[in-house]
Amino acid sequence: MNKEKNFSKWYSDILEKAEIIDLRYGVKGFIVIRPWGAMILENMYQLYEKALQKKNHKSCFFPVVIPEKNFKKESSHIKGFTPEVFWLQKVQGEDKLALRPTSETAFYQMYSLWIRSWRDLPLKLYQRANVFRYETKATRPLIRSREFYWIETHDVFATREEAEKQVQEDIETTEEIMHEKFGIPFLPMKRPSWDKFAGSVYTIGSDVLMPDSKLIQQPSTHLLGQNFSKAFNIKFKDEKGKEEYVWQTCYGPAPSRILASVISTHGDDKGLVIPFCIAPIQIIIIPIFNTKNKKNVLDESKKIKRELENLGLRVEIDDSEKRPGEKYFEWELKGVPFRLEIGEKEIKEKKLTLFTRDTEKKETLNMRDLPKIKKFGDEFDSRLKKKADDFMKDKIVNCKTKQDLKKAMENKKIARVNFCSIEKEGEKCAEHVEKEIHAEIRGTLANKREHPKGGKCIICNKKAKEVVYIGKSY
RNA sequence: GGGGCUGUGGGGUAGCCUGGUAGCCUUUCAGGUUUGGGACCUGACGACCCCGGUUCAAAUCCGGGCAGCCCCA
Repeated sequence: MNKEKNFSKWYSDILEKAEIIDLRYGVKGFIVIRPWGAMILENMYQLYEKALQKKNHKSCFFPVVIPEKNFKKESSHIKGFTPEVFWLQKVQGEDKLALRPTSETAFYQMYSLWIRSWRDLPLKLYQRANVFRYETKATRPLIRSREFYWIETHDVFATREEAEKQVQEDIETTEEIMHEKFGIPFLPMKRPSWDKFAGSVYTIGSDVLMPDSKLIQQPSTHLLGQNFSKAFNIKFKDEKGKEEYVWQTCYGPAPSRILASVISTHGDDKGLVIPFCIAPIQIIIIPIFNTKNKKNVLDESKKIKRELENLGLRVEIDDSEKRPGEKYFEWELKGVPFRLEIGEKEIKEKKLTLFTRDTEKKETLNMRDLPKIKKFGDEFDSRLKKKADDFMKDKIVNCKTKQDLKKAMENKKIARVNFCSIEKEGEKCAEHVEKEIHAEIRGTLANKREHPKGGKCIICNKKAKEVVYIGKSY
C-alpha cells in the first residue's frame, strides 16, 4: 500500500483491509460500515455532540420521511435539492414522501408550532441522522455516498445579529472538534453566492485538503435568514408584543465524511493511524507466551488492563493463538495508537514494552508509569495534528496573474488571488476559472476579512472586491 | 455530464483471444505441533455478477442490465 504514489488505490485498499467498510452491498453509493468503522464513528459523534450540548444544543430525532408539501415550501430550497431526492414509491394517503436529503423542511414545520414568544428563543436543537442524496457524480466510499451519517443543528433566534454569531460559533465548533481533536485543519470559506446552500443567505464551508491535494468540503454552516421562517410561518412576539419572523441557522458536520479525512490525512503505508481520542482501542496488549507460561502472562496482562481501564482508557488484550508478529501487523493496520507487549522478560523486570503507532518507536515503560499513557495519548494527537498542519501550510500560494494561477494548479496548490466579486457579478469570472483553469472559486476566508487593497481581479482586471481561494475539489 | 477499465469460492488471481477438464495463492473450519515481527503439518468447506441470444455445448462469443474502479468536464 503506497499512499503517495497511488492515493486512490491506497484509500480503497485500506478501507477494506482495516475493516472500516464493506463495498459489496451492491447498491450504488450505499456502503456497509463494519464494527471497526462504526466504533470510530461513534466516538466522533460523542465528541461532537458533547461540544454542541455544551453550547446549549439539545438532541432530538425527526422522521426520515418528509412530505412533499413541506419539501416544496421554500422555493430555492426545492430547486437546489429536488434533483437529488429519493422519493418513496409506495405511500399511504395522498402525500408523496421524500427520504430526507437534509431536514430543514421537517424541523421547521414543528418549529412553527413550538415557537410563540421571545421567551422560546433561542431554540437550539440537533439530531444525529442519516440522510440520502441521489448523487449524480461518481460516488466514492465515505467521500461521496448516497447515504451518509451526520449531525444537523437547527437554531432559531430573534435577531439577525444573534444568528450571525451562531454561524461564527459553528466555525469555532469545527475548529474545536475537527481540527483540535481529530487533527484535520481546514479553511473556513464563505462560498460564492452561486455555490451556497439552497435556501440560505450565505454559506460557510470548511475546506479540507486530501493527500492528492484536492479539497473536500467538510462541515458547513448556513445563515438561513428569514427565508424559511417566512415559508413555514415561524413567528414570535417580541418583548413589546410585536410579531416578527425568526432568524435561523443550520450546521451540518458529517462524521462519516470526516472519517474519510481522518483516514486519508493520518494513515500511512502500514495502514490506519487513528487519533487517540477516537480510537476504539487506544492500547492493545499483546501477551507473549508459550505453552508453559501462558496462564501467568495472561494473568499479568489482565492486571495491566484493569489498571489502564481504571484510568478511563480503552484497552483490549489480544489473547488469540496467533503469533506475536501477526498481531503486530494486524493492529498496526487497524491504527491502534499504542501497543503494550508483555512477556516473561517484562514481568521479571517490571517493565513493559511500549510501541507507538505514528513514530514506530519501541521503548520500555516502567509498570509504575502506566498513568503516563494518558499524556502520551495527548502528545500522539498533537503530533498528528502538527503533521497535518504542516502539510497544509505551504499549500497556499499568492497569485497575481492567470499564468501564476495556472502554474499553482499544476503544482497542486491552493491559490490566493484578488477577485472581482463573489456575488452574482463575479459568476462569469468564476466560469472562466472553471473552463480555462479547471479549478473552482472556493470562497473568501470567513473568520477574517481580507482586503484586496486596490488590486485588480485576476480574471477580468476590474477592481477586486475580494480575496478568494481557488483549488481543485472532490 | 463524457470517456475508459474490470467483474471467476470470503480476499487476490489463472483460464477468455482460439467455446468442451474451472488451476494457483490466501482466508475460514477441524485436529496437532508451535508462539519475542506475517509459523508449520494433515484434512475439509467454498466460485464463473444478473437477464437474454448464438451453439450439440458458454466463465469464454454477442446484446442488455447491475456493480466497482479510474480519467476528464
